[in-house]
Amino acid sequence: MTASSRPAHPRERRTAGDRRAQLVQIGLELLPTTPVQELTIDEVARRAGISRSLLFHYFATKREYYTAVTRAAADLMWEHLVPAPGAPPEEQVTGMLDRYVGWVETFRESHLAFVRGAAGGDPWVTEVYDDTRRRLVEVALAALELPDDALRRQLVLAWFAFTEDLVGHWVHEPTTTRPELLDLLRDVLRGLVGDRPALRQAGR
Amino acid sequence: MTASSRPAHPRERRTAGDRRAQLVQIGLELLPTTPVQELTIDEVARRAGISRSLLFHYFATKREYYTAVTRAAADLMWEHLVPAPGAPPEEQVTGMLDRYVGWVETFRESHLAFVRGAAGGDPWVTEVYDDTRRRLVEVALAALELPDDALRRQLVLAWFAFTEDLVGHWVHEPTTTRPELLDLLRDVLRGLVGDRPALRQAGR
DNA sequence: GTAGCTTGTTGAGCGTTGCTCAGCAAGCCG
DNA sequence: CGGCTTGCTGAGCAACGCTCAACAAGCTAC
Repeated sequence: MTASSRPAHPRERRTAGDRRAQLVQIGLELLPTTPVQELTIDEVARRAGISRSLLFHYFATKREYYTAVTRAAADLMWEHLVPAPGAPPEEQVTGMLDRYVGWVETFRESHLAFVRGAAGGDPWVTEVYDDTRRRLVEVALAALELPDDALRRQLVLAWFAFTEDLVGHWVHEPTTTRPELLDLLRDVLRGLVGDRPALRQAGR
Repeated sequence: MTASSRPAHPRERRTAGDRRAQLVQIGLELLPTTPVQELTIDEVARRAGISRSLLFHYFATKREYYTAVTRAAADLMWEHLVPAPGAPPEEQVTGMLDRYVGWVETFRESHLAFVRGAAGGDPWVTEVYDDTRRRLVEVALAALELPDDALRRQLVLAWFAFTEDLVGHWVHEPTTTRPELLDLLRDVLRGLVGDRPALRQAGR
């Protein structure tokens, strides 16, 4: 055991919780530049200053790791969007919409990358994001004081896909003012779940 | 060169065109069960009865291969959807919509897998599908006899995202009749690009 | 202090997969 | 027959996900 046999970087020992949090945090930082599933264990371990093996000690498989990262990203967005429970219903929806556009404006590519990655092949990642969307739709329907039957849920989910796509394009090429965009989104939602004849017919 | 040294399967020699087509075809057959990017060279080569090396002779990289497969899938859908040029404008749009829903009904999971894979991380795959969507929007705007300014293109693209999401859910849980679904989709499109105040304001 | 336990941590190594390269072999022309 | 093109292969490398046996840092018990 000579001095030269010791590792150059003295190993930093952390509690399990700290280490896990650090690894997830590194994943979050890498998200904007790399699709979740393409994160390499090597890269993450290198950034954390640990060996590959240790990462597998905390996350049994690579999938388990990047699912955790995805969940963390989804939770960040959720906490940013979800309205204060006390606010008036009208304001809850417009507030969520406003904050959503703000979120996309702030993160731009990284948000798009996140949504894309979430939509991509992997079912585990997809599920995490779908779950977040479902919860957002629930909140929206509750705020609108509408019953959430199957049809309305489908419509609001589809409206959310519409919103994601439109806002995603809008931040790169603003074809209208921000308030007009918000009005348009809200109007479309209103038209869909509010006073649409097809909906009343189908509410059998 | 004894007889035993010769390959068990006498190698089948094809023209470059044939071989390429065969490999793409195998990719198409695997698409429903596997996200494009997760196709393995081994698997494809095995099914084609050739060596891995040969696949790299036709497609320099794996990405080049699955991009070709994606392009082929997108072309199939495009050819199924694109309306006859002679048809009356109104019918062109409703026909496309009808055929789109039919397409999703027919392929269900495999179509969803395709869209998902296309939306997923890989920019090359994304681009192929985005390109198809853009062309569909162009055709739709032309059929509606509307100018295709930037705003309208964004709106129709977003409407297409709406449609994909709604139809995707609808085939799994039909919350309304097929004609009602078609009417709803067409009405939403009309409402978006036709007589919307926000649009007239923004048509500066 | 030291024996022993827990647990954070590592290095060596295995299997798969994307990719390279030198060269074989089948047809064709001179 | 020699030489050319070109479809095709096998050996092998590097990267990556993942396993496993073992080390070592800190704690408690005596």
